Amino acid sequence: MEEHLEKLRASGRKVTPRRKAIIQLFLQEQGDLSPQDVQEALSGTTGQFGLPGIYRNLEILTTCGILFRVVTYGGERRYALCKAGHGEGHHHHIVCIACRKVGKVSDCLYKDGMMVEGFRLVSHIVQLNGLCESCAREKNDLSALQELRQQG
Amino acid sequence: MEEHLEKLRASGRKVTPRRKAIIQLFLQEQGDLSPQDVQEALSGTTGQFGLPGIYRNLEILTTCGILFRVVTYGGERRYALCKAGHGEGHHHHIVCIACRKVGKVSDCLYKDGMMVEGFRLVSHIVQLNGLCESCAREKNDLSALQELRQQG
DNA sequence: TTACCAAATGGAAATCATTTCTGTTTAGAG
DNA sequence: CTCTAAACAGAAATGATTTCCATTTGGTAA
Ligand SMILES: [Mn+2]
Ligand SMILES: [Mn+2]
Ligand SMILES: [Zn+2]
Ligand SMILES: [Zn+2]
Repeated sequence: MEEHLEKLRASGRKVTPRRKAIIQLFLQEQGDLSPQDVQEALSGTTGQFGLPGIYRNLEILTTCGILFRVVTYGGERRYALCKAGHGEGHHHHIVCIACRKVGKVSDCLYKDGMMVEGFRLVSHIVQLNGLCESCAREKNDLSALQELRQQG
Repeated sequence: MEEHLEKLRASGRKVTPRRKAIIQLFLQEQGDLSPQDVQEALSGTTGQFGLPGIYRNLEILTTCGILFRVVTYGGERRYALCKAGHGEGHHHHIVCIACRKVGKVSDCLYKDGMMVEGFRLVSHIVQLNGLCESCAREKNDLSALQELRQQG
């Protein structure tokens, strides 16, 4: 937590109860959350919590590198914690489509500034979706079970 | 064009004047377009053209592999033509942030089904943004010019 | 400790992209 | 040519996100 607050201070932002509550929430959750998820999870905990403030803060925390915005084709807004263990280097993320757990992906072909197919790369988005170990195992167990049943 | 219409037929969709007009538009344009862009470009050309129909058709044409949806952090909706030359193989796209020209990116570390960081990959998004050759040159010329001016 | 002010806040309201609905038209098969 | 599912336009609903504004507050400096 302290480490994340430091990022806030480093970027000239105030440390407020709201922001601490949001970071705390993401530290508890293992996965990504929508602004609505955040509101529901926090309602009651620290009095009311307006959605506009949540949108604002999620974006600010992302700017500070505390959160990252998960990329989806539909553009649905979801954020997750860029964990302390992820370090400072360039990396991307993989999200489990079942339990929403987040993993760090270090391998990347791209570095902004390099040439790609005749273009000078300015920015790049890489977002992976998959099944984490435990969810993959669950899914396998389930399909094995169904197979057994079908055989009678 | 005929090649694109074939994709429509192959997926059991009807070939309508609207769809032809949309494909025609993307063939003329070199870049990506928002639903609004499409409506503006097509208004007048073929009578009225309702936005709901445009949303529907852009999505359908994407399903058929004629268009692809450009990925943005903000989730803004933009589509571009997956050119005939791009072939059938797995590929991604790079878009020029200045002129919106689209290039094909064949190199990709990922193949759905493979293991990545302990996750089984289910899907992946790769979207590059850059400057195409001509726009990069323009930008360089401009900055060179400004440099000269500053030196007096 | 206190005073101060830019930053942060909540809530109401506005915005605006997207979807839903409905009645009409049409592409394409038979 | 006839018929039907698919496609269509337009009006209206929806709902996520933003804007606005009056109030509060964190952090700095006296
Ligand atoms: Mn990270
Ligand atoms: Mn393509
Ligand atoms: Zn990268
Ligand atoms: Zn790929």
